[in-house]
Amino acid sequence: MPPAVPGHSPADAAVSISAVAAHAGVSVATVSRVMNEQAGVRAPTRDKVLASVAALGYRMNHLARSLRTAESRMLLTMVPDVGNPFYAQIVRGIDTVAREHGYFVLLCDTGADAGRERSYFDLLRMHRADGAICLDPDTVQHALSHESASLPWVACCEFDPAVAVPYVGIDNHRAASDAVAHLLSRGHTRIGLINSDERYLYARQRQQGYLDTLAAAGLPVRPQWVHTVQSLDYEAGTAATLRMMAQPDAPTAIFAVSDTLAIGVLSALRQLKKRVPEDVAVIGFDDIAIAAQMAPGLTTIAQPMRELGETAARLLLQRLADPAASVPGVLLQHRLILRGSA
Amino acid sequence: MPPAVPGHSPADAAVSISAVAAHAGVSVATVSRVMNEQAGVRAPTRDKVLASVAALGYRMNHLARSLRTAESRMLLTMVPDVGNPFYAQIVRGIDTVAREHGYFVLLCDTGADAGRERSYFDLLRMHRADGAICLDPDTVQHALSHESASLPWVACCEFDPAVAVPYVGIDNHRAASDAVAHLLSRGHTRIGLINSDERYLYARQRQQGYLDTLAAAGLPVRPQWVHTVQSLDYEAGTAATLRMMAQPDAPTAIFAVSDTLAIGVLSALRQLKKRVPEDVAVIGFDDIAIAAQMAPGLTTIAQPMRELGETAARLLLQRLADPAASVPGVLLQHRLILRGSA
DNA sequence: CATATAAATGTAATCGATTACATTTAGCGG
DNA sequence: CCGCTAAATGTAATCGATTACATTTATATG
Repeated sequence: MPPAVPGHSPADAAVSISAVAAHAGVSVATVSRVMNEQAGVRAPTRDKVLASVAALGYRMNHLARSLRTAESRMLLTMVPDVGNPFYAQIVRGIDTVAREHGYFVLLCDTGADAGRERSYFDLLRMHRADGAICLDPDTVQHALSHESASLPWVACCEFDPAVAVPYVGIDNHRAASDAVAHLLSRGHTRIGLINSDERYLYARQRQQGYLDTLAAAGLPVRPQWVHTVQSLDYEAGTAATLRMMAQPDAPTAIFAVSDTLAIGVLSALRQLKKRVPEDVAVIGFDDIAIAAQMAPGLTTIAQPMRELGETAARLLLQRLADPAASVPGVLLQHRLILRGSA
Repeated sequence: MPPAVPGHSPADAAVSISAVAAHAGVSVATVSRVMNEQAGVRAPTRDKVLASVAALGYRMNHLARSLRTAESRMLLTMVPDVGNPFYAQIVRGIDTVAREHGYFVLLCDTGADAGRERSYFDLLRMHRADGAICLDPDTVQHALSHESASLPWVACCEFDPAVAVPYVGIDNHRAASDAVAHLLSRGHTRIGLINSDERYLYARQRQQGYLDTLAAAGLPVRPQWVHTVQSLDYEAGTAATLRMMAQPDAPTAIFAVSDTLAIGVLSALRQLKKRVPEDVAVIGFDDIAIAAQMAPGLTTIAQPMRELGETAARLLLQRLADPAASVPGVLLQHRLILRGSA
């Protein structure tokens, strides 16, 4: 192992704007103007400054700038679980748009915990971020909405219509309805639902879609067909399925509100030696990349993940540009993806 | 949709330390002392200040503090791909330790691109982050090492031993060797390798482990058994397998350097109607959560992902606390996880 | 070439905190 | 109640940028 402790390179001696000004023989104002590409600096002067910047390896201290301009060029993104591929894709979308507009993304994993979320919201108040995108359960958002009403943030996927905040999401009720309708069209009449935590708006909306569609078809809903889990782990899906299938009058089709749960369902069914889709059909939600890799391929409702993130970022940027503008809510299209599992 | 544009709550009128001082009838210094919980403020004074803080809804502006103290309490984490569950777990580990020490994590997706990585390193120079953890290919690190030698950062998983930077990782050579040895012990003699991008240290080390172990067993290595892919997508694994199996003298076992690739391998084998592990055994690397959900379960080399992240964060914190301290390199243990695929 | 005018550059206040140092106040013994 | 020391509090410089306003310099015009 090389012991080397390299000598400090010139780059790290924090060079300030005044050092550059001195080196170039101009005032700090001129350097600032050059750095911000403002008009009104003669070419020779500009060149002198740029030469000094290069010579000294000057990097602007954004803290100082932010303090003065009161903007940090950071966008806070609060996610219940960074490990979930669904959120990861959305974050990608956010990141793309943010970078395009010269913003950095501060990604925070809240674990859907209101306390942590509150502490992150403080980043906004402290001007360490200019705006925020919140993907946490609408119930958590609601709890924080009073104290955060005037802060620049937008909701993504989850939103409380009662909170006047711009949002982007999908029509969960219809999406769930589409999923159930597909199962119905394949002749299933006993359809199970594996739903996540009811703190989530999507969970409630999808459940309603499921219920309404079944009712519209004149089909009864057995309470033992509806199982709620507390996490989106594969294991949670497996456990719920095992419980559901152990009961009499077990369903012949299962709709899971997340692909991760649906994958757990597949595992459980395999354990139970049930064939998919012959014995039990399975349909998931999200269309994360792994869904296509399962055997059989997972039939699912695709959400436009990247686009959800991109839209959220754009909404936020819009709001930052014009805080007084009206608050739009946008719903994106979902799509039923047919694969082998249903 | 309620039209409400809520009246600005008192909370958002940026209250400064001087406003608090005025309200409490003390000086800014005293307020600062109270905020920082320094000794030497009498209880009645402290209470007065705290009352004013509460009354005005004061939140410290960390930009100003950072400017003065030259620390931002942010840790930059650069990952080639946030969407990869392997990295997601590591990030979790980093986040845990960072939060424990009052730091926030600024997570950046570099796409393993040196240009982007450079622009993120600028965050360090601009004091927007106090330190960085880099998970990018060692080749990228190497390219940046000169200009960043004196910056406070540590390497995680990937590291260039020639760069004097603290690092944490595993013994990739031995891990690969263990994987191949296991295949050997099952009687396989024709073993394929699906390796990722050679920009990655782990790719080169695991390949060497593979080669050395085969050589030690006196087995020949056919070039057509070694395939390199440019991404860690499932699809990349599938494509490589299809190519590999189409050739004469196809392997009876495949070692993929990432679980995501291995899952792609499984898909390909299914397409080819090969049974796993009877016709072709498969072994992956990382032990991401989905590995256990496959059918058959994916045999793999487990990396202590959380621990890698936690260690990296601790190393960085250590370095920040004592910049002059020696630079340790730590290797964590891997583990062979036996499941159905091999 | 003088002068009006526009363009370039400089000066200094400012953002909101921290902190060295100065000053005031409290506590205590005599 | 005085004076001394120690503790509490205040004053003002500072971090590194931006920017309104002042000043200097260049260009154009008669």
